[in-house]
Amino acid sequence: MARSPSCEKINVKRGLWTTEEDTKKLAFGSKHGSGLKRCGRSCRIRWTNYPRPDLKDDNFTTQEEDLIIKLHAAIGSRWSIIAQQLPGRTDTDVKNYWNSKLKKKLSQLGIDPVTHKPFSKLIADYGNIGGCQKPSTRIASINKDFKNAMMLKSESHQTLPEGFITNINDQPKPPPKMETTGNNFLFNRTHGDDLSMNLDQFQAISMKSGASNCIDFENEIMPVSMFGEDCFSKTSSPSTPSTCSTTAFSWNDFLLEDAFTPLANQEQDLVSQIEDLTWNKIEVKSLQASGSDLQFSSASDISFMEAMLDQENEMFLSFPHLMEEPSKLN
DNA sequence: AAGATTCTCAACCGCACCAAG
DNA sequence: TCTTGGTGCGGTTGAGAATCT
Repeated sequence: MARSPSCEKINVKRGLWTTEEDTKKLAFGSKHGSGLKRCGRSCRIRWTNYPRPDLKDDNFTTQEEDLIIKLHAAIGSRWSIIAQQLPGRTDTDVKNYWNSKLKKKLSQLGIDPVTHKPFSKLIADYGNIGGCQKPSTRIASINKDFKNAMMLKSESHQTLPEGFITNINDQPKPPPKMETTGNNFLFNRTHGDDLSMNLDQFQAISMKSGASNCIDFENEIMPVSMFGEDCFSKTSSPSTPSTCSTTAFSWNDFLLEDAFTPLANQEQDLVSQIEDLTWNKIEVKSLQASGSDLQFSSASDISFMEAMLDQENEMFLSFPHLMEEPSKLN
């Protein structure tokens, strides 16, 4: 795939734009970047963002914070889409604010900013996925954040939330009624307080973002279309669609009870590579299963064993030396 | 006061996608 | 169908400012 020419490494200036530079840019336009010691892309980005009198210059409000968190929980780090829901904010603004403030804020509350779940729940979940664990770095990271959160808790005497929190400015909330993970569309619902958007908005954003149009209902992933409008209204009490339990793909079906057994270092490295392949393949399968054009029936329709066999074949193609005797690996 | 650390902003990188030739 | 150039986007990184010790 063709790539745009990289920025000039020589004489490219970083740092804030000066009034003089902006004047030059405005005078010459993006076509005539010469005279400015700036990368071409830099000029373009600056050109598209300046002047923007509609852009806000003040701090993010608590309402904006809440919306960012909710949308991030729903569609992930699709900053441009999130920024569209926040008048006067650019995707860069939102991204920076998330990385510098909100991630820390959530971590301090004991919430994993990636999955929007409590660290304690994540650790418990990882412990249950015996053969399908992500590389240990992720677990270590969660453990570390969890410990930090506990330290902060003991220092400040704060109460860690019991369940998923969508509004970090609110008091701790009861356990979740809806939540999802990974690339599926996340949607959380707590008693009497959920995303401040209706079904149309929810679906519009999900389709626009490319996220699969699914909801995880207490670990049961299902299409949004299965839910009625009352599931999305702000004031309604939590509702449990009667069809939920009959047509769901559940990760619980794939959870193992075996404890993970540590291996020697070299074996562990190999296992890590295999696990990476395994995990990636399972994620692909999950995405395929949660695609909006794919009919859901039951977990049995998605053969986990088939997926495992497929990936095993792929793994041996990628790592032919695994077919050799174990002694040769040393 | 000065050095170290943290925070904030936005430029940059790399990738994917698309349209035109 | 392939190549090329342009654009959009998310993640990373660096520079300067602010704060801390």
